[in-house]
Amino acid sequence: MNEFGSYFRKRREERRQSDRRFSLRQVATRAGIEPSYLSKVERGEEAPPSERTICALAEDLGEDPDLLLALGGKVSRDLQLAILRRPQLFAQLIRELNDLPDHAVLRLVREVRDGAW
Amino acid sequence: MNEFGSYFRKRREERRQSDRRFSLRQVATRAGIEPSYLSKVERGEEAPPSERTICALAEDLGEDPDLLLALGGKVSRDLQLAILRRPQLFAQLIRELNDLPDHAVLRLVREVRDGAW
DNA sequence: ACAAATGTGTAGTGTGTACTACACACAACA
DNA sequence: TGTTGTGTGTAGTACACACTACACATTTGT
Repeated sequence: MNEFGSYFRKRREERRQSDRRFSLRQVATRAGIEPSYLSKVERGEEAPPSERTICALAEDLGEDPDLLLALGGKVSRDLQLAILRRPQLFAQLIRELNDLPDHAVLRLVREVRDGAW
Repeated sequence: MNEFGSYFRKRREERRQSDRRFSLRQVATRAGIEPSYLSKVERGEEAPPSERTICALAEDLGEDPDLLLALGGKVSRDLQLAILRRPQLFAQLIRELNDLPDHAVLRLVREVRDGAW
């Protein structure tokens, strides 16, 4: 039920194939946490870390923070702040997009990005 | 710096003009919290309550939960879950919409609602 | 063979969140 | 005038979050 740990471990060990610096201990140290803690997190014995720590881990591994945060069940604070600025507007939009299939949302994202607005 | 309390108090006292049942005590009791706690929340001496309690208060007062949650600095869990299902897509969309003015976002919301997708 | 590095087990900690319980003084109301 | 209701002050609590500290056995590198 906690995908964060297993996903992160898998990714870390992949990178480790080609670079010894991606041992659990070294990654933990660079991210500023205790190795024993990361060990428990990777095995799902502990819940996913804080946003701050997840981002540090993501950067070290070269992973997408948004994806890793999502696996940890968290929405990054900056996205939350964007929503909080216009709560009703975003609430309505997100709830409606939730019923649409991926390709529709993707198309929408592209159109917004391409400045059709 | 905490708008939740003052806004809620204002709203509650407005409703109280025409209905004595909207005293602090009665609202608190119906929402399932202690009056002294609501008193502190309204005066900003305590941080805004949990999502659960905010929603109970919103329903009692007939306020929009999303707005009240936003004033409390929170994004409702169901919105978060919608985002977590497609984290990268939503992250990109929200960040881009954040730079656009209200009317542009509003227009987008309307088009999605009207099923142009 | 020996030192260095690795992953993990146990135990404990500080901080924040979200409240409760109870007492008090004051006001309205009947 | 007494009871009922009102807002507020003080004190305290249960629980979860996000870790740390350190020891240990095992594995790896030279």
